[in-house]
Amino acid sequence: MDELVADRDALHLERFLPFRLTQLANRTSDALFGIYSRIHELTVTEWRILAILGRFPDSSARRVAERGALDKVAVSRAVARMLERGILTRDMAEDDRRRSVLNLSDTGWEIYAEIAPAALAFEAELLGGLDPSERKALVSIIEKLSARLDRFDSRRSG
Amino acid sequence: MDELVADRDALHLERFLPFRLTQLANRTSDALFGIYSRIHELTVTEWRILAILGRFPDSSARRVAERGALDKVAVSRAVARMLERGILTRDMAEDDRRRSVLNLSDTGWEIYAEIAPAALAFEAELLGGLDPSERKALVSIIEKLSARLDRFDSRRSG
DNA sequence: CCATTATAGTTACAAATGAAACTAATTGCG
DNA sequence: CGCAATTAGTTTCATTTGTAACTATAATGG
Repeated sequence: MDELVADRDALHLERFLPFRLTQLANRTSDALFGIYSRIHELTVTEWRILAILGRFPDSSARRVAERGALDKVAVSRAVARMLERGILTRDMAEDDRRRSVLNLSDTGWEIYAEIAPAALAFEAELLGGLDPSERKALVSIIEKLSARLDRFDSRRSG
Repeated sequence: MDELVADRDALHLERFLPFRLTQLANRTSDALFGIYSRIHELTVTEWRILAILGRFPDSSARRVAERGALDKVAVSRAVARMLERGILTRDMAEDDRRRSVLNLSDTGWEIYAEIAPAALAFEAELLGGLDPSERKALVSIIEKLSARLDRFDSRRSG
């Protein structure tokens, strides 16, 4: 072992929360990506768009971007690919002809029907190692950390 | 509100653990990045290399990549930039002339001395919203989820 | 030993990404 | 109304990133 000190206050990347969170999130995303990319060749952005439109039909691209924490350019490009592949349909809103009205096509719904349960099963499997109190704690902790980040961000910008 | 159902078993991206983890990790990373990029113009990769070499001097590029969960190409490129900027020094190992021996230069140590405490302060601030039992739970939960992912990965590849 | 194979790190090329400029439609206000 | 400012979405171009090929050195084993 070439670890030099056991000082709890030193910067130890392995134990450093931002690093651990990034690692955990990346590994989780990769595992999930393995599930939905294998069969249907979706990117992460495409998967999110699918998930959002499965739950919120008639969303505009902007709304999809907001809900999926996606960049509008990324959404634009992914939507274009998905339209080509026949996964989505697009109309323009009657009351505002700039705004798109996106929906899953029949093919899109088929893919959704296959992938959504697989994604939920993966989540359940991941959570399978936690007991109910830990699951509650996890959600609560995530929310508290997010709230801290809200404060942090608004201090920076406001 | 255009949420259609309140069905707990439906795929709801906002509540879906992989999505939440990614969001939390991204926001945390961005906030941290704001701290160390503002003054010293470091990328995420460069910051990790700095942190690793601050704790483990004389590491090879390979070792840095392993410890930082970084791609070896990314490390190669970041090290090149950091050498140019005079943040790092590089020697070749006596016993294996392929292997590099990386260290922080005096300038590198100065940057480290400034950034490491700021990073730890940020972590402390983030954790400031959690009580001690929640902090313990968080670490424990992260480790349990990681262990689940180990199982998942080995099932896929093995 | 010599020939194969493996490892450390770099380079080259293609694909993905991001920022800014752009088009088209809508809103707000004098 | 009519003109500036805003918004939705797309496109362009430069940068970043990822994969694969490459160079140089070291380890293996016949």
